[in-house]
This record gives sequence, C-alpha cells and structure tokens, in this order.
Amino acid sequence: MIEYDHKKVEKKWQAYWEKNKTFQAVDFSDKEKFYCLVEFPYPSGDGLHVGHPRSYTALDILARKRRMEGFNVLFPMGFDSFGLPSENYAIKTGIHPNVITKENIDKYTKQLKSLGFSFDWDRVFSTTDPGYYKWTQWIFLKLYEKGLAYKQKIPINWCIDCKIGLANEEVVDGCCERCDGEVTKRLIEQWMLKITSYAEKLIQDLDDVQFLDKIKTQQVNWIGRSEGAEVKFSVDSVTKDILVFTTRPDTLFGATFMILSPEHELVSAITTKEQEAVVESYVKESAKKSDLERTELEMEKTGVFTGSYAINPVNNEKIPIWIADYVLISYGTGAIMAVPAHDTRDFNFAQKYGLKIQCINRPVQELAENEGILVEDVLAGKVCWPHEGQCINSSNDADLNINGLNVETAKTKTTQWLEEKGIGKEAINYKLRDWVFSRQRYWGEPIPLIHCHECGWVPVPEQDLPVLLPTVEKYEPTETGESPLAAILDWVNTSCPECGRDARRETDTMPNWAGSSWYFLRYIDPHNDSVFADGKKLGYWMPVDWYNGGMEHTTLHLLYSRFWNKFLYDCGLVPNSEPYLKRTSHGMVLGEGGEKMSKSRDNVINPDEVVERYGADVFRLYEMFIGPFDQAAAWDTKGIVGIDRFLRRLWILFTSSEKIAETHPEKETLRLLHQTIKKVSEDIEKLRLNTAVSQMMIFQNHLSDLNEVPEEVLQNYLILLSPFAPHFAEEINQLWGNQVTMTYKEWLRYDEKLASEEEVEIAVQVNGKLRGSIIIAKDSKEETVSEESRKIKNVNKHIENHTIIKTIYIKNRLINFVIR
RNA sequence: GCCGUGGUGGUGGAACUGGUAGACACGCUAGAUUUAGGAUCUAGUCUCCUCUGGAGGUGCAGGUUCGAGUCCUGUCCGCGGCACCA
Repeated sequence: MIEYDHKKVEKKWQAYWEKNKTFQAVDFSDKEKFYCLVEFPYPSGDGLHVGHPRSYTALDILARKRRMEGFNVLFPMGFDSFGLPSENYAIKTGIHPNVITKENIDKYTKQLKSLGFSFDWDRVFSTTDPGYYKWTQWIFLKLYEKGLAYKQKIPINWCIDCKIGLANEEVVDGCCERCDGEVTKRLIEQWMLKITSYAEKLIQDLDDVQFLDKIKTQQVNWIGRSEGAEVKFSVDSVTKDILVFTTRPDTLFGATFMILSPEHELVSAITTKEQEAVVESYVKESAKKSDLERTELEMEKTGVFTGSYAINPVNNEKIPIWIADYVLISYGTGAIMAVPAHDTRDFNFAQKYGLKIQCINRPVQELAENEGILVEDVLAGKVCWPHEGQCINSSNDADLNINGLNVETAKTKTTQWLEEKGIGKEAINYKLRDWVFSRQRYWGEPIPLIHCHECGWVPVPEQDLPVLLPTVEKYEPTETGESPLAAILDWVNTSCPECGRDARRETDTMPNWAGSSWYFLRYIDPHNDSVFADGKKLGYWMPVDWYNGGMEHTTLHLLYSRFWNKFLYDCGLVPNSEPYLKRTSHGMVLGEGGEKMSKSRDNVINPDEVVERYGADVFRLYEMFIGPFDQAAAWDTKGIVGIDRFLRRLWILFTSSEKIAETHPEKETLRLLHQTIKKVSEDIEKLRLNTAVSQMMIFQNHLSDLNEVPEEVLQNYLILLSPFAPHFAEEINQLWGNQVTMTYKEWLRYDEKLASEEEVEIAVQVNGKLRGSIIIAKDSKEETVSEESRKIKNVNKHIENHTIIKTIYIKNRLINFVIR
C-alpha cells in the first residue's frame, strides 16, 4: 500500500488547479451564476489567523458544491490593506507601509493557496492598489457631487503630549496607549457622509434579503429609529431657541428643567457670569470621558446649572437649563427636556440637585401594585413612574388639554397642537449618526478634493484620479493635528482645477471602511481602467448570492457597504439596491483556553505549522468539525488528531484494492449512503459543517467494517468528501485512473425511500419515565405498538394494578402510558 | 449600561416542529499486536445506589405539560458589537 504524503499531494493539486485555471469564473457563461463571497482579510504582520480559514473553508465547500451542481461560480479573494497597524509599524521602523503591505500580502497569498481554496486568483486586488483606490476616490466624489459629503466639527480623541489624534482603540483607560499621557476631546473639522439619509431604506430593504434574523435585528437596532416630536424652547437670555427631540411629547407638562450636552453650541452663550467658572470646568472634565462612561446607568449623574432659564411652551413656566454629560451631543439634538416624574435618569438627577418633580401621569393601580409602588407617592413626585399611565395636570389656556388620555392619543394631540402653534413638529430620530469619513492619518486613500480661496472645495477632475499618496519622511501626524500629508508642501500646494489659482489639497485620508464598502463590485471587473466595473458584467454577477463574515462586522461594515451600494444604485450605476442576497456569520476561533488568541497570551496557533504537520485537508476538516459554525470555538490541538485518523482510515479504505469489489451494496450500506448524501447536502446548505463531517465519519466507520466494499459506493463517497478534502479526493480520483479534476463531477441526489429506515426503536414510558423500548416496523399502528410494549416485563411491572387513563403515541418515536 | 448571542459528561460538541439527553470525536481505562511507540486494532466510559433494577442529571430558582436541553417568568455567568481596530 502507498503511504499518503500530504505535502506532495497537496502541492501537486494546487499546481494543477493554478495551471489549468480550474476555478476561473466565466463572465456571461450560459450556466446559472453563483456569487459566493467571504470577507477579505487585512494582511497583518502576524500572518493568517486560524480564524480566517473557518469562513473561507465553509464557503469554499459551498462554492465547490455549487460547481458540481452546474453553477458558474465566482469565488474571489482580495486584501483590505489600508489601516492603522501598517502605519504604526511604519512610524516605529520607518519602513514604508507599501513595503510591509506587499510583504504581508505575499505571505497571506502563499498561506491561502496552501489551503486549497477554490478562489479565482485572476481577480485578486488590494484596496491599496492605485488602480483600485482611484475608484474609491471616484465614488467619494460622486457622494460629494450629490451633496452626501459635508464638513462638520467633530470631537476626536486628542493626546495632549503626543499632539496627535488617537483611534478609540489607542485610548486605554482614558490615557494614550503610547505615552500614557492624558487624552481629551478636541473639535476638528471632518468630512462626513450622510448615511442617515438612507436610514429608512436601510431598515426597510432588509425585508427583501435573507440575512440571519440576528443580523437583521442588529442592523435595525443599530439604526435605532424612534418616532416623536421636535420641540422648540425659547431662552430668555439669547435669541436662538433650543431644539429638543422627545419620544414623549405627551409629557411636556412635566418638563421641569432642561439639559444640554456639554458640547452643545449654545452652552457658552447661555451661561451666566456667575456660573461661568463651574460650567467651564465641567465641560473640560466631561471631555475626558468616553460616551460609554457617560451613559453608564449605574454611574451617578452629574451636572451644573447654567444660570439661564427656558420657557416651557405648553405652560410658559420658567425652567432652569442645566448641562450634564449623560446627554450626548451625538444623539438627537444634544438637548433634552427633563421629565423627572417619568424618566428614571431625570428623576435621579432631579433628586440629587433638588429640582422640581411634577407628576403628570397617573399610574394604573394594578401595574403600580405589581411593582410595589404606591400611586400617591408617584402623584407626590416621590417615586418615578416611567410606564404607561393616564394624563393629569396637563392642560393650558391655549386650547391644549390632554387630561384623561392615554399615552398614545396624548402624544398625537400634543404634537398636533405644537405644529399648529409653530413650536414643534412630528419627527423621526435615528440613533444612527452620519459617518465620520476623515482621518488625520497617512495610510489611507487621500480625499480627492482641493480647497481654493475663490472657488471653495473643488473636486479633483476624474482624469487626474487617483490622487496618489506621496512619499513622506515621517508618518506621525503633524503637531497641529493634521495628517502627515500636510507636511509635503509640493503635494499639498496645487492649483485650482476651476480657476487655476493657487490652492491646497485636502490632507485628510479615508477610513479603512472605505475600501471594503464596494470591493464586492470590483471583483466583477477588477482590471477595468475606464469605469469601476462594467455595467453588463455587474448585471450578470450581482447581487452577491451568499456573503459570509464575522459576527463582529454585522453592524458597521455591513451597514456602510449596503449604504454605498444603495447610493450607486440610485445613481444608476449598479443593478440592485441590496448588494447581498444572503448573509451569514461565523464565530471566532479562540485559543486553547477559550480566550482570544493574542501574542501576549502566547496562545496563537500558526496555520502554517498545522498544514506542515497534518496537511491542508486535515486542517480544513478540523476547522469544520470544531463546533457550530456560527458560534465561537476554542482551538484544541488534541482534537485535530481525530480528523487525522479519520482521513488516514479513509486512505486505507480507498486504497485497499483487495477489499474493493464490483458488487452491489447491501441494504444497510445503501441506506447509509443515501442518508449520508442527504445529511451532507443539507448540512452544507445550512453551514452545519460539523455534523456533515460526523456523518461522513459514521459512514466511514461502517464501510471500514465491511469485508467487501462496493466500488460504486466509494465513488459516491469521494464526491461527498471532495469539497471538504479536495486534495485527497483529487489524488484518489487519479489513482483510480481518471485524468480530469473532480471539480466538475456531478453532485449526488439521494433517494428518500432508500434513505429511510424499515424498523424503528420506540421508547416506552410509564408516566413519562422510560421503562423500556421496542424495535418494530416503521409506521406501525398504535394498537400494535401498545400491545408489544406491554409485553415488556419491566413495563408491565409498572402498569399492573393501575388504571391507564391515557395513552400517548407519537409515531416512530415513543409511547407513554399515563396511569393512576 | 445598551444591542446581539451562548451556557449540555473529564473535553469539543449532537439532539428535526416539546417526544429514548450525550450522536461523532478527543481524553481516559482494560486488552490485543509490536523490539519500542506519542502507531494501529478491540471493548468500556454522564453521576450515584441496596445494580436482571432504580434514582438523579442540560448555569441557577420557579412555572406550563402525560412528557422540557427545547416553551414561559425571574436570575447569574461567558462571548461579540458600541461608530477612529479590522
């Protein structure tokens, strides 16, 4: 018998596939298309993480199955190569990010190829390729042209010592990761993308796609739509009104004070002389906190009085204006009306600072009792009642009276009144915020705009794209907080494309998210230099039929890329509003202790070592066998030997020619074959690959026990195995004398009749407790089963001397005698 | 804190719409084979007991049901995301 040499065999077939372009996707083929997409990796210096192949193997199995089912499959791969780690490495070593990125991509490519994924490598690209980011810049200019890009002052994390802006990740416990110095917020003008104008569509169109429910829910919750009203409050000391968003306009009569976020534009204008000092220091303090800390419900709320008063528009009462950092500038209008009697946060705040609490909602007696609350306490403002109630104390002299109404009707009536008086209107608010698209960093796509004193912001003309990243000496941001690009004067200084006068380039670059927001479109036409992708090709391949990625990308990346695709659709440039027909997600691969893999924990598994020792097929099978695909799984070095043994037993089974015979399979073997075809086929569609592998093991255990193995059964087995262990399958196939690849062999169908059992084991229970079991023909009648099961000694023992009140019979499953 | 998700033997996990909990694999125990093995094969392996039988058992506490890992209420813990990591 020949020994299986995984190193030789795998290399051989990888070379074969590459040479023959076995996995090439054909534009406009007559076959039905299938676009199968996995998230492309960021090529980090550490090399491929064992988590990447989890997603790639699963969809590779799917892609291979689809090819065998006769589809024209597009299964591409690329690299998301702009990003902080490469830039930080450049800062540390002075090596250009281009150099290190190229090295990393080469390493990743080699690693990915060593795993035998059926990618169409002719379509590979990186987001850092000028030929690619030319079109990222072009799409940005489209957004700009359509008014979806604008500048706004946004707070960023600012390290006072390093004088640079920091990513959230670089802020550790409120301090700079590098120098441990103090981090504060600093307002910087940033380019923003109006994703909020697509909020409604981003929710609604989820109805048309097959995303896992949990993914849809995350998207919907992230967008966070809420209906309510915008209300204007006038302020005695300034001319400008304060705009407030509330989901409970019906509680206006209970608004006894108002709170502005410390970043609110009117804070300094309305602060009185006496309060100036406290307000200023409070604003400074809260700039140091993160939003997360500020909204922590457990944390004690803090705030200071501004000295000014606003007028409650429903009752003309003077209410004090405070500032407090639990009100965020990024949500709603950055200002709230506080209704302490019916909002717990406002209630705690009012109690702490001795502010008025006015009850305007009488709790329903029963509900209050359930909560252990006395109605009179709520009425007296001693206890907060944030639930449903009946309006009281809610009328004024200006024709508004909502007393006695429930919350819903009171809301509508109040909003109508506000609209009539011109002091408010119905409004929908989203938690979703516009996308901060600027980075003061080097390693990103330059934003292709030029600022001219005469013409303002002017787009770089299309023929001048891409705006290439210039070579710089230093990668640190400048001391002013601008990107390193600002220091390259001969790059920054240019002329205005419109009037020709001296002008300055935008020095901000795009966030890492930009490149990944449209890469699935570029795979369709990766080498096109005159358009981001040919319209006809897009028409053939889009939408993506199945997109798998990490659960950690189900909010941001998914939302951003859906937004860009919808925008391009509205421009008439792509054929579908939704880019992805189906989206699934996989769980992370953790270290052996069940913790995240990291160098510091010293629990990183290097895929190269696993492939070296066991081979790619074992690695692939193990990653599928490790656990349910959508859940996190801990790596287990011991567990992999089980797969190694499985494949070795298969090798023995397939190569022991003395046992293989041209006979017809026995009934049991045939049944198991059809059960296996069924299970493996269905499990692949549901990505339940762990149980698909188990089933193949069960079948292997059976076949290995036979003295005579029918050849046709083995041939079928090999077809089922081939998407999982493609190198192994090709090798056996060739040993059997076949000269062509298995890639386009026909996938199997199962016969339901042959797959079904003739006899079943039925559990016999007495009062729900298992007392025995019988084996009986499938679909037997109740009487037969009842009769047979009562013959069991142990069952009879429990039944005799009792009356059977009820018999429950579940066909082919169990019978339960309920006795007294 | 908010949104999402999960908790089953010594371990990874299986269990269709409520119907025999522990498939498959690792590990462990015993045996066979081998000069040897971290190789291979065979058998056993949820716990406890008064052991041809019985009791308990799916994070914890309750509930619904003839019957609950699965449904309901409450609670604890782990994991992912929280907008400048990708």
